[in-house]
Amino acid sequence: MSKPRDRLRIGDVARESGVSVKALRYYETLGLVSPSGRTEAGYRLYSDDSLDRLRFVHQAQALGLPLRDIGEIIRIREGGRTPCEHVRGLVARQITALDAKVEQLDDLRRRLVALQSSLQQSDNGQLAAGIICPCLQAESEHSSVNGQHRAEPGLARH
Amino acid sequence: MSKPRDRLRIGDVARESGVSVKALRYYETLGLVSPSGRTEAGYRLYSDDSLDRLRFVHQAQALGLPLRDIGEIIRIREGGRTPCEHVRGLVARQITALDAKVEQLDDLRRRLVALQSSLQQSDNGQLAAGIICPCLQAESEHSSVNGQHRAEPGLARH
DNA sequence: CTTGACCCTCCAGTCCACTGGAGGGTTTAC
DNA sequence: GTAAACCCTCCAGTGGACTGGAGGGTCAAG
Repeated sequence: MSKPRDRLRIGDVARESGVSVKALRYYETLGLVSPSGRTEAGYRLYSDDSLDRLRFVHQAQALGLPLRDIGEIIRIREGGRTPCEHVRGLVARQITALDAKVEQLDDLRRRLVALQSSLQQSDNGQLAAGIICPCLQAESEHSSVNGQHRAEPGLARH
Repeated sequence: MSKPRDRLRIGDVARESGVSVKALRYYETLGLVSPSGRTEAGYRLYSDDSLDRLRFVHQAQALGLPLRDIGEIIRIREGGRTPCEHVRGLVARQITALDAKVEQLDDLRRRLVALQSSLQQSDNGQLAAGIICPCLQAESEHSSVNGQHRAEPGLARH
């Protein structure tokens, strides 16, 4: 086995994990990774465990889990239980959420493409007062763009 | 034609457009919709044009355009030009961005589904020290979840 | 003449995952 | 002994589209 180094400083951990020093301190406030101790001067000291932990955080993050949820998993584990059950739930919900998002995006894409092809023809037409863009607004009166899209306009919300 | 009402108050506009009073004032700061005047007491007064304008904003928003871009379109139009050319560019870029996002989400989904099916079997296994979740971490050693996903963990960023 | 609905401005907070900077102290290499 | 590199805490800001609330003024009905 590789000799387990102890007493790593925050900069070492940052370099090795690819997580910034700032982010490491931020993670600490969220209870994701804590230093195993401090020097007399107050410098954080980490062990290799922290690197494992960060790897875990990164994996979970790559699955789209928010830090909040990752923290939850860690807290469960630290309570001595296996978080697998919890993780199953999170993953299932994540997939559902993803499906909804993809559907919305596809929908949006379809409308945009329709709009795009209509933009080819409908050129700078009538500049009637109250009309902002003839192209965009010609659409709304008969076809694709209009309708029940009240919810989730930009989709990137919350 | 329907009699064009004038002197609508912000609450009326809110009710009719479905946009909150707060949001209306916010839109005003962005230069999207301005009242046509004010009462002596300082109350905003809107005309039906504002409702048309809000409808436009909403349509554009439903296409996923940020308020910033919508404002840009409006400003072009108010400069007396047709914003169609500009809109074509925005729409094209929007579609490209959408494609990238959908691809990312699909990718994520694939990994989650793979994880999910493996979660069925791998049950609360070994509780070795340093392991947070056997399920999530068993993955990383041989297959799907690991690797180059540094960029765009949550994908909902910026 | 009071109650309540409405309006005003201005400041702050929300979510998320950070980053930037000020204003210090510490450690290491030369 | 000093300069550079490193560390600390704390506060503020980012983007996007708002929302909430304080602390006021105004208007119509009863």
